[in-house]
Amino acid sequence: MTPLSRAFFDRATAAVARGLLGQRLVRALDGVRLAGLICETEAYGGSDDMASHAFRRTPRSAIMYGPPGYAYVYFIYGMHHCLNVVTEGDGQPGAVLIRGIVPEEGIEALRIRRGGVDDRHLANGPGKVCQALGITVALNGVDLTTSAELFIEPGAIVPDAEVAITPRVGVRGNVAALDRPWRFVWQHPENCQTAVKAV
DNA sequence: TATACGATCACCT
DNA sequence: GGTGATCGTATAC
Repeated sequence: MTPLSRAFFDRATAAVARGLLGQRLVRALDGVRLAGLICETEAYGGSDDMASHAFRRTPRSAIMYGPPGYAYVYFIYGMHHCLNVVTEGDGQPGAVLIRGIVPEEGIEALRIRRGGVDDRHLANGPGKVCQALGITVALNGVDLTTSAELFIEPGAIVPDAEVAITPRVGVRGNVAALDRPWRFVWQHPENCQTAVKAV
């Protein structure tokens, strides 16, 4: 199936984060197709968003200032990778963190890569998604609209009634600007996220 | 050059 | 529900 176009990502970051719910994240690894429906995302902005890596422009966050549709992969806590998708036009920083997927294809491979954990925990966290799909900083900067290794296909249509919107995870402090409701969770029956706090 | 800490996870109780 | 693992990056000196 044709991957999502660059125009899909060339929109307000929060709109892209909402729109990514239900889309299919595909990873071709060692000739095997690994895929799942995106069920949790978070939007990150630019200089007005203290929680974002792009709050200040640095060599690492420079990619968030570039054109949309590219992968931004970073390493954190000394042991985890996180996958982001760059949004908004060139010069306008923004990215969406992929926090969870519902496995669809290549589940056997996912189980092996995840070390035999319970299926509920295959990819229900940003670090787990990357481990399950074999995503590392080697994929940083990949063009998701043209790559054969990592891309996003049209998936399910997710109605608003099935979407929970909450403040973002892992953001410290009580600054009002950080409480923006930029976390989107698909309340899918097979979405094994930890309990979602009431909006 | 040094140091503090983070968009996390797994395991222990 | 609490806490240790573990290192790249940013920021200060």
